[in-house]
Amino acid sequence: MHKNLVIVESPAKAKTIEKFLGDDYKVLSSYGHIRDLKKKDLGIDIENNFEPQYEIPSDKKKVVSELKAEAKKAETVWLASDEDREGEAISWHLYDVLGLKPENTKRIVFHEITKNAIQNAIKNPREIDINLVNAQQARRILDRIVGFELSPVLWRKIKPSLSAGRVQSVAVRLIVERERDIRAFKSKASYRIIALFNAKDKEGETYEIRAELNKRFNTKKETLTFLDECKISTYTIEDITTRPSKKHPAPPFTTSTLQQEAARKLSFTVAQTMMIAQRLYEAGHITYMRTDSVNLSAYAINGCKETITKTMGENYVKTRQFQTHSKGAQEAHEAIRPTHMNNETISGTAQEQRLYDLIWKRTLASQMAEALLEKTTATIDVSESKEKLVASGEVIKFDGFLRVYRESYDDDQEQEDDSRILPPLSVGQNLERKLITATERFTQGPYRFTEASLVRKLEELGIGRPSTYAPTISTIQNRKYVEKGDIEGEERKYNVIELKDDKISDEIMTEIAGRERAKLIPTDVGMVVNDFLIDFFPKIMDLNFTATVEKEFDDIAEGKKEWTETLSTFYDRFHPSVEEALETQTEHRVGERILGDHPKTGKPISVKIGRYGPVVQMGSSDDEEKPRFAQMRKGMSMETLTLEEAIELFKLPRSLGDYEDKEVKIGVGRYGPYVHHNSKYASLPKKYDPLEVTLEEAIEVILAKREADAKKHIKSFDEEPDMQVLNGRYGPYIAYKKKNYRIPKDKTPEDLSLDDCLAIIKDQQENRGKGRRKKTTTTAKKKTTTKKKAKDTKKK
DNA sequence: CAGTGAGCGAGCTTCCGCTTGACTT
Repeated sequence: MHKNLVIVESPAKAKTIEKFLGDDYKVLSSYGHIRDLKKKDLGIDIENNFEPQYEIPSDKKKVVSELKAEAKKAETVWLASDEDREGEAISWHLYDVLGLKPENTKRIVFHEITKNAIQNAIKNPREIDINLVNAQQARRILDRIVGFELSPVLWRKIKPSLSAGRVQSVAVRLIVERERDIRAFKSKASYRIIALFNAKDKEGETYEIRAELNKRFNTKKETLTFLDECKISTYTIEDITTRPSKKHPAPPFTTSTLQQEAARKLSFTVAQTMMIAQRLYEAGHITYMRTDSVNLSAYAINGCKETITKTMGENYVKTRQFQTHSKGAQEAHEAIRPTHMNNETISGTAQEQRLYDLIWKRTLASQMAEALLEKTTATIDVSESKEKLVASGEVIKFDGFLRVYRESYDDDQEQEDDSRILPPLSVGQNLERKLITATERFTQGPYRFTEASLVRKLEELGIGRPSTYAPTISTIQNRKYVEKGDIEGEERKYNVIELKDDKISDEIMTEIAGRERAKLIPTDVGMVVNDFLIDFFPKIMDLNFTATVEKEFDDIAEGKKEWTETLSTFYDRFHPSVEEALETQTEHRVGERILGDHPKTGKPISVKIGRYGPVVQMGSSDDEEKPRFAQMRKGMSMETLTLEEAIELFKLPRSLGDYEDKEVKIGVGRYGPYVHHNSKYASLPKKYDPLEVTLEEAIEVILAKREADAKKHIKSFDEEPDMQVLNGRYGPYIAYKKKNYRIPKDKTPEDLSLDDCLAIIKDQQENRGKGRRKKTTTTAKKKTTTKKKAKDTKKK
């Protein structure tokens, strides 16, 4: 029998550790927390000094009973959860729930999963740090109070099922405020001057040189004056300066930086990155993927050193330990790195391989020498102007870590000029003017957040933890506070003026400005909820709220403060604001905007958040005539909706008159404009304007739909009315009990018997799960690999 | 993927951080 039971948090970790410890030790996993506040109700007895009411969640009952049984059999139980606030609490809950005894329970911690580290930990056990546990309890209870008191206020005041919390509400705030900054941004135009010259070197070889004016002109007049001067100028190299510079490698990955780089380099969502990383971790390829530390173990650094020396030579090695700067970091784990650096590649899916490759290269690069660069700047005199042109170039003298890894930035296009190489030039050399272009450019407003850049911001503010970044982003999207989408951008005209030979040409060009992909955009509900929360709960919504309470939790952990005391102080200030928010009666609903009166009927028109989201209302509920409601169209927003737009919305649905004694109506629904007749709907083709379409045209649409419906029906069976063979947009299919099944290619739909259909259905039901999943991953693979190739070549 | 376009009611919704599967798309 095992003398010792070791409990860790993760089963993958348990497996590895068991190998190091030998037969006397059994290692099991708690799968994270085993106990939490009651699921229903508040789960805290506030009257009784914030006494938490814990329970074991149903999905943890099995783990707990197994752990209990094994603990009973063991002589010594080793609690080896992570050395941070949550880990300490897990140990404490285990101690309590499993009914452990102080004399045969030991608390141990280790930061790296190596035989040495673990044997060392076993030699140096300690006791559970109750202060740290209390800090966790305070954190947990505060979050529950905030979430479970704020959310019901939103249900009452705005809309059911909404939620608010310390982390998610601030995340939404960041997105809402960014959106408003963008809407308020006014871009300024200026002229950017680029000049192309021919220069000859000593051998008489001709090179092209690209130079830029060291300032921009704010007006067209100034620009034209300059170009006129250029026309009659000679160009001489006035000065050349060369200055060396260094580039340093980025630290190894944490959860947040991995999510950012995987988004930029591999186009993964944060959830995808975490899923793939989890698989790599479980397969033993990488260390733990939820970490805030940039620390590498001596083993890892040594592994890097060996690999670099072997493949590139010793001059590429420069080992270093990075410092973790991020706010609130707890550093229970190492950075995310390959378990063994000598595995340059691994087996697995294409996505797994690509993420591994990224981690391997980043880790290796972090222990490599700086890149040495030389930046050359040549100043060009323009004889008839006081302005100077500047040509700059950068040469890599020693590539160092750049040989392996280059970090990406969100605004890559800004860096275009850097890697240009200047030909050999000398002071006093004359240059031959080829082309000077003045392009009207516009200042760029702030960018919307991507999932990854939001994670970066949250981490910067110390809000959320590695294990919650991805779930938080899902939550705010599930609540419909935020949507991920593309911004189409707008056409913009800009002026291009060229000086070639002795002619100045002037041209107006168009471009698409402000196009953005996969960005987080706040919804109307998100904005209304955000404004409401800021109004009534400014402290909770303060970007520094988390950082402030974290300090309190630190004090508790250090034994400087009583945890219930901290909670009590917080609650005494927080709870009255909840009461106040509930009691405040407003004339209008939260977020409601009164747009004005309808010019003909005089009825008031307003927009507000209704039971099912934003809704436009005409007329008031205490009026004799019932108010009418309308949904906003795609692209409209509550904040910017005008009275005119709202009036348009009420022009539909409109009646066109009767056909076959039934009314024909035109409306706009979730899927666009439709014709409604005899309780049937038909989509209105794009060529018709719903406000202009005539009865005759609508009848055509109805008849076309009837014909399609007639063709749709291929076969049905008297003995089984649920079974139908139908013709759909994508060819014939079988419809059975609300589900659809495709017909194998070798079968003729018209000849199918009921038994044939049942057989097809049975076959597809069996294959469904596996078959489909496989199919989606393979297509995803193809897509991502081609993209990767494109990016890689670009980099070289 | 396979066809949509509504809303009475009664009762429910909700937090953050630890961890994985077991479920469908």
